[in-house]
Amino acid sequence: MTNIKDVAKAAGVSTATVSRVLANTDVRVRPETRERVLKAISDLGYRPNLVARSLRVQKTAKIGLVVSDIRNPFFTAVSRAVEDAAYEEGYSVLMCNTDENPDKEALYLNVLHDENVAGVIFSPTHQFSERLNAYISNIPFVIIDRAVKSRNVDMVLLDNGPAAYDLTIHLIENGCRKIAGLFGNASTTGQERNRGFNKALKDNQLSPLATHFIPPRILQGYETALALLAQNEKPDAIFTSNSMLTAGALQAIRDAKLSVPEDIALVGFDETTWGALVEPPITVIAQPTEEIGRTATELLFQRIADPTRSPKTVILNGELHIRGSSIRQREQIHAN
Amino acid sequence: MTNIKDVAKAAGVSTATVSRVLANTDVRVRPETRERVLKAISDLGYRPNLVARSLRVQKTAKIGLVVSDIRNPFFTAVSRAVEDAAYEEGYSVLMCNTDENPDKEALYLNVLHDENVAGVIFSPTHQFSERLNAYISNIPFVIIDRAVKSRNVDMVLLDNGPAAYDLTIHLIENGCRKIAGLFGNASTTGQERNRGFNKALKDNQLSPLATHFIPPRILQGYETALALLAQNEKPDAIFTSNSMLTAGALQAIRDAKLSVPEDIALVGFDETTWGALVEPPITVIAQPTEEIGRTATELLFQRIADPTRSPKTVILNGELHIRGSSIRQREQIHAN
DNA sequence: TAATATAGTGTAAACGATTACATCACCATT
DNA sequence: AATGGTGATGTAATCGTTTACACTATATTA
Repeated sequence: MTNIKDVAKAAGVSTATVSRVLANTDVRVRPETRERVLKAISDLGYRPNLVARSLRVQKTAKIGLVVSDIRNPFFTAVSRAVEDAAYEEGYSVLMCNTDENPDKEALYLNVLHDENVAGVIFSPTHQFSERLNAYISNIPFVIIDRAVKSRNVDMVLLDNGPAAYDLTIHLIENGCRKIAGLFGNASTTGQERNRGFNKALKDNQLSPLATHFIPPRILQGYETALALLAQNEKPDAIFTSNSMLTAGALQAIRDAKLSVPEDIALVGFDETTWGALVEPPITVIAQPTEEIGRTATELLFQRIADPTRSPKTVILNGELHIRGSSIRQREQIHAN
Repeated sequence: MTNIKDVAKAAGVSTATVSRVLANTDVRVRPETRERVLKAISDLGYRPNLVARSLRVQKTAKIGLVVSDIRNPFFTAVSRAVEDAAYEEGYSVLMCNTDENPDKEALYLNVLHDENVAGVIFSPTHQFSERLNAYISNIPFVIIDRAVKSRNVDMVLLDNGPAAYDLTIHLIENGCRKIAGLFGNASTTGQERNRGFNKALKDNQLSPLATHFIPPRILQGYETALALLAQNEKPDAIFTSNSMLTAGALQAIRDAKLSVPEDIALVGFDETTWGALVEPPITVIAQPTEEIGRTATELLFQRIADPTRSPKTVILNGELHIRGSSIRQREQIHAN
């Protein structure tokens, strides 16, 4: 591969001059020298070696994106937004899936550190939240989706409590009284949404028919919902805290030959391709995934530029998208 | 940050010895020296700088993954498989979304080259297929999903023609005669699936009611399907070549107040979360995404290990998952 | 005219690892 | 006792950049 020395030789200048032309800053190079260098570069098809540059300047144009599973539609969408925002600034994105496993989280964070990434966008398990401080000092961080205890780090979060509250109130207003909740057990998000859920019920002199904290996977949602529906006292609504659980619950309702929303209402979090396509379409809290990803990336770049700037927490609002899965006719309400 | 010199000093040895301990190969170090070095490493919390190592050994433990859009469920699933397989070998994955844009493809390929990635897994647009040869010489490549002309590169593909053939035959066997096809216009995949589609029709003395090559996006699928359904001669089935188009078509059918499969059957490619959840569930060709990702990654590692080994093309089989969206009762068939 | 500023360029030292080669001590062989 | 082999370690070059500093030639100023 051709390197900067080859270019320097071809242009009859020193490597320093080539580098100065490359840098394209305000350092002055005589226009005619610059021309010669540029010609040599294009003649030789020279492209600077980014690894060498990174070593010298002690930073890379890469950021790490650490999430539990890219296949969760929420993270899919956020990833794409992060990649777009990073791309615009000339940064690349290293993708890391942790499967909610704290050891894998630690391992990836170490690798990213060793790779000298400029920063990390991270959605940690609640277990990891404790250990986080050890890492924050090393690398610029932005936490997304899941709050951590440390006040010492940038975060981009959803208004989980109020959103869950609104979603639950919506169910109550539609006549649901026996509401079961399915919450992810790996994140703080599940806990916060659970609190909003409980508060809404309490404010209406209700209490949850059942509350389950389970792994955020379709299968677990399915099995848990199926068990709920087999009980003597069946719920008249299921509230889910993420789209994997929603999908599982929906499948369970189908398999139990119940109909939505007549027999049972179903609501959840996160807009997905299928949420509007199923019959009836699902009422959800839509998260602004694009904005979350973009904001996180911008915050990260700000922190990279100024590591001492005081940390910010940006809280974005979920949007209640009311659809058929929760709209019960008056007769149905009275029938309860 | 502590570096190898600090460790050497702390252990009272040279950097060479530290490096030898780190390498952990068969190079012999006196056990008691090794102990001293390991102690120094752990005392100082030393972690080797991967950028420096990469520069010296002239290779990195990173691979690039270049796809059109990670939000396409097929690529989401493949990405995850690639990341898993890479992780097992200690490699990281750089994620690149090209939006079917050849310029963005070229740009990313250049960046990956400059980053000195060990290899690239790439799903190119058909436009790019021509330019590819310029890159193949530089970096180990594995092409996925979309065939390229060059016989000089590893590929992991689906048996698109036969799969589309089977899917079409299935429609015909279920009494469909006026079949319209929606195909992605960015990939060779769309073309190959179109050929299988046409052949199946021809073998049954039929011809397509309509054939559209359109951008692989939900909106385009929706609009095109809506137009089809507004025509005088309506199709009795829509065949789609990817899940974005399937979703769009389904929405269009819903909005046209037609019912599946009675008024119109719908089939497509790719298993998705929603495919089995909608009513009726959708008949699809399921691609073995996990196997595609894993095979591609393994092929890539083989090529990295031996750049001269002769290229392989692995063709995996799609699986026809028959569901309600294409099963018409006998009466319906006769009614046609 | 001498002193000084400035623009343009080159020299060489980093960055933090790996590794070819040299060195040294020790032991076995003749 | 001389020779050679071997095991353990150190020295220093190297990977391909960037950049502090030095240098030269020319322009500016007093």
